[in-house]
Amino acid sequence: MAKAEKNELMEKLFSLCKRRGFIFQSSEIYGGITSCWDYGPLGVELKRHVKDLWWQENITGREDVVGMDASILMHPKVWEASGHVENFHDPLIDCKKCRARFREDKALHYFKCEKCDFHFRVNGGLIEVKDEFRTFFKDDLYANEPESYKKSDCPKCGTAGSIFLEKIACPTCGAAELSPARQFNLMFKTHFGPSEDTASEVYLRPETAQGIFVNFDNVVNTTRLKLPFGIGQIGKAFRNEITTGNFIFRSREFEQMELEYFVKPDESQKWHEYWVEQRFQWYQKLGVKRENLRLRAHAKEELAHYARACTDVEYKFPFGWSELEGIADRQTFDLDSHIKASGKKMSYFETETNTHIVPAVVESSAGVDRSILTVLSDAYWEDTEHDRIVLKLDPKLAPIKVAILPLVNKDGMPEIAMAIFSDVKKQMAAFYDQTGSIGRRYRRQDEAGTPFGVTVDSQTLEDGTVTLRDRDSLEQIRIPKDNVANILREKLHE
RNA sequence: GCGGGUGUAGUUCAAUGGCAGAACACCAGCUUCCCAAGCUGGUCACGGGAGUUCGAUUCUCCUCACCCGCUCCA
Repeated sequence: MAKAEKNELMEKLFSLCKRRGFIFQSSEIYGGITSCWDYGPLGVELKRHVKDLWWQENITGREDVVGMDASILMHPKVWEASGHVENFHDPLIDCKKCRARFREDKALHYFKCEKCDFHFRVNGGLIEVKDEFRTFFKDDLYANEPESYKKSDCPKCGTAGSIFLEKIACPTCGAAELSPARQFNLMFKTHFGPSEDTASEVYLRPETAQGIFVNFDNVVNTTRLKLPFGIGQIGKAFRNEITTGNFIFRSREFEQMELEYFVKPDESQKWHEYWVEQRFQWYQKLGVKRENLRLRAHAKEELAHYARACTDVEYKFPFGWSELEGIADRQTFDLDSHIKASGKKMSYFETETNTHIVPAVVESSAGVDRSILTVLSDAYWEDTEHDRIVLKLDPKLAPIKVAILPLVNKDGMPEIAMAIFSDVKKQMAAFYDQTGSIGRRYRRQDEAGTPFGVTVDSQTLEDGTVTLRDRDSLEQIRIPKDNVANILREKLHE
């Protein structure tokens, strides 16, 4: 697909979302605010269904997982222990020559020994040495940070602490004319209580996961869960991203669905594979087409230092393949950090061996808003044969399940349709519409993703049946008007 | 945050230094027996703020938002 077409599809989705009341820009009457979005009447229903399906699949539908709902504001020490205060920022550098902007550790770092002729370059974590020095670096071609080479011992002449950073240069144009690195902490700060001094600073959580880790002991002590077990949570998180965009794909306020699954440390790899598969299947249960989904395992140098493995679920968005969810084997890093920082035990007592162990954790971290964008993109269909736009949402996700329509506005049809509507709406989201021609009303519902239409016509007056229209196939069948709710309920559970 | 682009009705687009138009959508009525039909009537817009000017939607500046790229991630 050409780039212009991709952009066009995003624009069409954006327009449809606004036109039909799925998603609006936040604070629109004041000119809007960057990357904040409001879910309208149809959008909030869609979002609720996505979250409910996640909760059902991962919490209530399982014996080994419980849910919780932690507060957004937490003790500042949580974020010190988790590493977010120290690490959750991007030092960025601008190239004065070619105007490229990049992360400090992506710059070309030139190192040199101050005693001998040994020198090398670090390029994006990869050490590049001249052939004559190749022998001095054998298995160590990947490094964590260029910083780690400073003041290290020279591998050639052996002088202690003789390696120094000669210069850093732009990875794009190679020029060494760079601006100083600037720090951007990605956590939102606010003040706890009325006084705005430094002591009262707290953060809005940048992820929901920490609310689970700090409650590990509370949950273990109150639920009698046995390893392996999980704790899940859905909630808002906030990140002061440098760059936002692609509609609701990346915003500064967003909602996460996170599951922390605690396992015996030597079993984490097995459970990581298990959850990757589970989560990959889940998106397909939302009706997302298999060919638009893929898994991507992180390469070794991409991994955070504490993670043993991480696999992303990616979706083929109109703007390209992008991450929907990450499933990571975080080992015991999170619990260890909080045990160390808080001085509390937070272990699990294994009765078989009579020992306390700190479990490893496999984390599934999914974005609610990204899931919404995924199901909307995936469902968007221009039916050129019938000249209509259809959201082919899975009926489970559809904001409105059925539209109840009198074929024409006379002969008592509106009254019969209204009576059916009154009955059906007690059991599912239904919509009554008697305005305009029947075709126009069907098309309105097609754009809203409503899977079924029930129409009262003259035959209804004779034999008490109504037509049931299928959104995708346009097929119509006749069903008894007094049994509409039951038949629809069966169809929705198919 | 930096560079580029775009802002006119609910949507998609016109025009204009001097009363801002269309199509579709929406609302009311008529009509209509199955897929955006027709007729009549109606509601609704120059992103915001300064400046130039007798007069600015139009020109200038600032600002805000969206899109693309850098970057990052749920």
